Amino acid sequence: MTAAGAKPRRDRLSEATILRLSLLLRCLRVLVDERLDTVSSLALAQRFGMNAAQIRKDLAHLGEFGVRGVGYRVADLRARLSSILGLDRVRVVVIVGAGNLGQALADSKNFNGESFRVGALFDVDGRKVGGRSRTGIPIRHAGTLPESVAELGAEIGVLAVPAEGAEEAARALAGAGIRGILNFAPANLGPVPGATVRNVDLTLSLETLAIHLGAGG
Amino acid sequence: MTAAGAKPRRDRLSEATILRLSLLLRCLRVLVDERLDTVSSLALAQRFGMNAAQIRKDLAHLGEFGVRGVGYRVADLRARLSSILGLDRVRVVVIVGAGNLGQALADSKNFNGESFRVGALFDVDGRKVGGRSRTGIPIRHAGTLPESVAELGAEIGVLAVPAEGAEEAARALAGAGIRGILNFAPANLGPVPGATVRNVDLTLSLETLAIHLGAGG
DNA sequence: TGCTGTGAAACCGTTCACAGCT
DNA sequence: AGCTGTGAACGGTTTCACAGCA
Repeated sequence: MTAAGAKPRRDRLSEATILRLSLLLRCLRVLVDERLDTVSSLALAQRFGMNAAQIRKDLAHLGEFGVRGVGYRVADLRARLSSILGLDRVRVVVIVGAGNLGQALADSKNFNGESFRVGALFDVDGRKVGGRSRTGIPIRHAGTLPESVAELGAEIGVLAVPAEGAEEAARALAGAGIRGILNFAPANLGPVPGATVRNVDLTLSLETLAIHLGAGG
Repeated sequence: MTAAGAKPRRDRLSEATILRLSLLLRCLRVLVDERLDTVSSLALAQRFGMNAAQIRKDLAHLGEFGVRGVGYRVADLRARLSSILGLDRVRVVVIVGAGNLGQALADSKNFNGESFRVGALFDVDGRKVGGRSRTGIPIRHAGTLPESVAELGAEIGVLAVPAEGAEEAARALAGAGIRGILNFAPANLGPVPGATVRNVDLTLSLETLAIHLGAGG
């Protein structure tokens, strides 16, 4: 099953394409909720502010999904896309850093939706360890990462620690078997062996936004 | 002074360039702290995992900053870049949504550093209004946005509300005079008249990260 | 007819390579 | 000699335009 039997490979997708496909999936969920049966690339584009040709090109990377002269079957496309992108099941997330941000993320709907569930928080502060977040996510000691990750079946790690501790925490996550890391610390962590790192740099986001506003008042 | 007298225009910068320049500024701050006097594009590139030619190209958009045969004067470049990018002063930020995430952001170092300061939180929940965050940021009623923004001199707004309320809150911010919005709600807000919107979509970040991991286990 | 899927064209950003200062 | 600033080459992504199928 792992061989080259199936046609479309999920690699080779550019970062931009992945982002748009993920966004497309969100739009499809809306349309499914509306009980819409079929939709054309043009209709999708107009409604959600996208580009019709680009939608078709993006989908073309993964196979053929549409019906010429008709469009796409909403429910079918949604299901197939979810499956191909690996978003049709729940992945367990662990969060390192049980500060305000870490706990807020742990309790947030964003991190506990259709595809994700927060399994535990981790910290080195003994006063926090053993406690729980507002919604009941347990806070464990960071030293227990290896066992906890295995026990929970966690696949994704979130870094919500100060910049100074980010590098070390990232390596701890990778060492515990985590292969995808979402980093909220404003630190340029070098490549982490064995893991993909995605940075969500709040300071940087604010700065680039400010730059757009211009130097004036 | 606002006319075309000066040479470099701060427009025309691509998103990618703005991001790298902002990152470069962060690196320069580190070097300033280290009392380093001059640095070459190559040295910068090697130390921080960038590309030397790209650093030069990025800077070229804004003018000439270096000394041939020598490199860049660290302190000078930092000061001039800060000034051109408009990051040499403190901007006041307001946060709409005083839930866990909003309060965590309000108290975070990321939002209260060299260039930014959180002026107030806003919510429609009467039980929260009148209170303060852990570090003392006051929570006001969302209805007071226009006066508050003017009073605080706020320039940037942060959306930390549920997806359903995002569109309305964005328009309220724009209506109150805010021209830059950082949106944390997982919603595709259409263009907001008068304001630039930058999305920090946590759900999307998680999903794209998961996609990278592959559909398998 | 209407819409998908797709080669070709246009566009943009990155990388290369070197001329020009110091 | 050394490093910046930059025109030119390169590669990738987006957009266009249409052939092909329901």
